[in-house]
Amino acid sequence: MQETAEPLYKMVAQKLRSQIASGEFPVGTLLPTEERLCLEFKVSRHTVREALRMLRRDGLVASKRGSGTVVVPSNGAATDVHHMMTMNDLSTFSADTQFDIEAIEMAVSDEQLTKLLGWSSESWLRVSGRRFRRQEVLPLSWTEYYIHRDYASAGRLVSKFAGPIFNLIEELSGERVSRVDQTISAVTLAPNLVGKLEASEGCPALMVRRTYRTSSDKCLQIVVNYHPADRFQHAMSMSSISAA
Amino acid sequence: MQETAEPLYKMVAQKLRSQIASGEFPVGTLLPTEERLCLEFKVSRHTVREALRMLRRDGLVASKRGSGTVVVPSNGAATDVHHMMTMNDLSTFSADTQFDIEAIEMAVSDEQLTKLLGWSSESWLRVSGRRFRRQEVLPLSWTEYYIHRDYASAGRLVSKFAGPIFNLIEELSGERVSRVDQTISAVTLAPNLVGKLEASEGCPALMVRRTYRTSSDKCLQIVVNYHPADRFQHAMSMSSISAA
DNA sequence: GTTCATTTGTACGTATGTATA
DNA sequence: GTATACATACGTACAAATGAA
Repeated sequence: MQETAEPLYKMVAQKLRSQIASGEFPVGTLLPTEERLCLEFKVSRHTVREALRMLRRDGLVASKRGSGTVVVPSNGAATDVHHMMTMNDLSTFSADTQFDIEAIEMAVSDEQLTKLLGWSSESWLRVSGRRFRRQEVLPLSWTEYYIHRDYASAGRLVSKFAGPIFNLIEELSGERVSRVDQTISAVTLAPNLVGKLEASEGCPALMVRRTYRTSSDKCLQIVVNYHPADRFQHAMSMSSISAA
Repeated sequence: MQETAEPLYKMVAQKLRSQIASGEFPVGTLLPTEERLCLEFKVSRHTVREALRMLRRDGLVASKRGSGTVVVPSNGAATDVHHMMTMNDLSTFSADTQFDIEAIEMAVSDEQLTKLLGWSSESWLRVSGRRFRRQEVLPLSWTEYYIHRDYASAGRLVSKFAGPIFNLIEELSGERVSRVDQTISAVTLAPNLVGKLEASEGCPALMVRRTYRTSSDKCLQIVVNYHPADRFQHAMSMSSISAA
């Protein structure tokens, strides 16, 4: 059950990501060839290609046979792409990031809160803080968890738990989350978050709100994320599954 | 310029696809193991895995270390998870709204366009305009369709067609869209759009970009939407209908 | 226009790690 | 604990597209 090291190809991908972000590989230029990367990272070509595959999926680079792999201009310079298709992806996302708690408190249900949560309820345990992608300096988001009072005990364990909090709640309560509803909207980053996120004033941001419900429609948890625009982008795929 | 034979792994993927469709591998059952598939198709494991990777990306199967590769339900109940959104949802969106064309023109692939589309390609037919929710005054979005030159004829018919344009392209070309990739990011509304959308200056906006691909990965169309923050929000649900 | 070196794509083989049953 | 099955990772070779000589 121990934390094993990340796979090699992910480490290579992460290194390349940061090199691209830092401008070491400027937009429009070619990455080193695969063979060159093999030498630099001392890994096989298979591993390099697996890493490049990730970068391609995230829209950071584009490869072309015969010519090379070019660093693609990302719209809005979003360096982090959140691929979301299934609830499992929520877990992998949590696993890839780190949550630094800034406050844990009971939130009384005032007007503003009701408006935010779209949910008129007694009281919630609010766990708020910043989420970081591993080894990156700038926070990915300001995140507020609102945990239903019946499961507030889970909130106290958050810091000791890797993975999504709703899994923790499931384990403690025995209830299962059967539906997650998500809304995404654009907002101007609130002034009090500008500093915490090291963003610029008036910066646009993605607000992602998710509610977690049991099959009996009880709302266990609501999560609100504020992502500065240049650091995050939400991606998903839809397929029409006809084999014909 | 002749059509060369498709790569082995794509042929394997196609074969598996049709076997799944025909019910030879019913939903919920396990596919043969990778080793078994190697023997049956007489290819290396590398090739089998590449094929399975395609099927996974298309949402046809899900693999799990130690247990196997299961055929996932295309639509309804899932043993684990399922897609929260189907491509039909895109249609209902189009049906509920109205598109006022402002310009139709060929767009040469300059730097800015490449940046926007993340896709370096010859030339696209751009159909741009405003989208309104029925009987509402303020536009819902500024929308730009980029239609691959091979299907540019569809663009001329846009005004006469109700429903999503990719359906029109499908009808005219006979090709089927099998995958739609969507990214959502926050931006500041571009100055030249402020007026068109009757929005306020510096207004945050949701940028929603979708690419439409055939099963052979050809990109038919790219759509970019700019939604002023206060007029649009993206919503979706995920449900896990797992027994136990 | 042709040739040629470069670079990614495809495909093979093999071995070991790790989660699952 | 053992066997199974996918994940990761090493190696090699050739094909196909590109771009420059």
